[in-house]
Amino acid sequence: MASNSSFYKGSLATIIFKLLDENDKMYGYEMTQKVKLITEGQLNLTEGALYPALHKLEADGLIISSMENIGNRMRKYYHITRTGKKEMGVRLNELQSFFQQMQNLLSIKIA
Amino acid sequence: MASNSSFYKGSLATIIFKLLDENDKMYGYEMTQKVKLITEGQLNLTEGALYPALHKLEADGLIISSMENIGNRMRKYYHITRTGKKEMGVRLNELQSFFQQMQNLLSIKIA
DNA sequence: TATGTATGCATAAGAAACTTATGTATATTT
DNA sequence: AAATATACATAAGTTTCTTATGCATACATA
Repeated sequence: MASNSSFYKGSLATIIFKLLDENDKMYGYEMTQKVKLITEGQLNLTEGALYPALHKLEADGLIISSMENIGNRMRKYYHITRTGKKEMGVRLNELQSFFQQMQNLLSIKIA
Repeated sequence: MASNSSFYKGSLATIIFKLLDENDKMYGYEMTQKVKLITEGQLNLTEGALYPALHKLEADGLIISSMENIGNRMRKYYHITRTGKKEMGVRLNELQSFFQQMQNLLSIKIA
């Protein structure tokens, strides 16, 4: 993630989980575009950050991939596993309480 | 910061700014205890993270220090500078919009 | 009384996550 | 034809954090 803000450690994985949980299957490049769209260009999920993260999550069994041939191009689709969904729940709770604590410390009002 | 959560990059500095803005003067160890208190032990501001951060902020002219002798012990009090207050404003805005974007991405409800 | 815990500073080695740069290749737009 | 978009990937370097360690005083407790 670039764009004046690096991610809170661990939140990149959480975002990947969430995207895959909502979309059933997605490929890397698609994720970068989706994040750009949702955040109106404010968060820039770089490929240099994303691909290694995807590889690690797959190595840990939290997501799996399958190749699909689109036209003459190759796409590597990712899917979240059952273990991944469990992990997502944990991560979301952690992030939520982290944000809550930051709000306590900084008196930031969100939403 | 330990305790199952590392900070979002830059938020440690922002917390320091906020503490110094609210308390006029504080020393390092006091900050670690204050954060522990406010977050009910959930965020652990480690000295290994704090002291280097304080030194960097002082080198950048965003905070200044003054030594005080308490009993037989030495305390290094920090104060926020005018430049530091300006920087704090910028950082708080950045964090706020970052949290907003994370909420959009993760559908987390805060507060 | 000595032993551990709390207070208070500091640095350093290593790990983790990210940025930036680069590389390859096809497809589409200008 | 050339530039941009799509789509993957890796690697060097930076930043930031964790964990470990060190020094020193104060206080509590066994």
